[in-house]
Amino acid sequence: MARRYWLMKVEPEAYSIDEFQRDGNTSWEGVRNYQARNTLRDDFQVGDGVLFYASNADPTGVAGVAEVSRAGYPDPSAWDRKHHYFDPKSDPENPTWYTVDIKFVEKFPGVVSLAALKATRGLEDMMVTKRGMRLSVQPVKPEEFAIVLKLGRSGASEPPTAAKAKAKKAKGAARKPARKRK
DNA sequence: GCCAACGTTGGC
DNA sequence: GCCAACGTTGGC
Repeated sequence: MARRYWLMKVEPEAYSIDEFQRDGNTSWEGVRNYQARNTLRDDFQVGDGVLFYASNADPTGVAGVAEVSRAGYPDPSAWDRKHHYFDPKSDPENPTWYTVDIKFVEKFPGVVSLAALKATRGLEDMMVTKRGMRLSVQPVKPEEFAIVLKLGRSGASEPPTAAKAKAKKAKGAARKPARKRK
């Protein structure tokens, strides 16, 4: 199977690219959506490329690149009573939820913003650019991955503005993370 | 099996 | 913070 490509969303408040860079490798726990679960369980293969997408961010967009380091396996957080994503309905004999591990590859010099994705030729069909698209794990075409990679590395992207970052911080704490609560 | 109510996502 | 677009739940 040829290498495939994915986009994974996370709110920076829940898990930022900087934390990811420090960790080097992380378990992508907490996905509780069936469609995303199917993708994690059935389609992710070691070595697949991942666009690390920051949602509800400043700016929102692709912050860097990761690589799948472990294919789908049952998400242990579903059975951890104390965990934010504990799911009493998930049977250990027949796991409901799956996770994967990904390793850090690179952080772009600036975020490739959603606006930039929407404005770039060749990315018109990317799921993330569609209105109302909430799926947190999305397939990406190889050519789309290549374009985003080029954009990200070129630095033709947007650094956060201090003012917006400040405003974001003020209200940020109340928001529920998309995954990974400390 | 329908569908209204409810909860969540996520751009703006 | 707003609110539209989704997904899930549960009464019937």
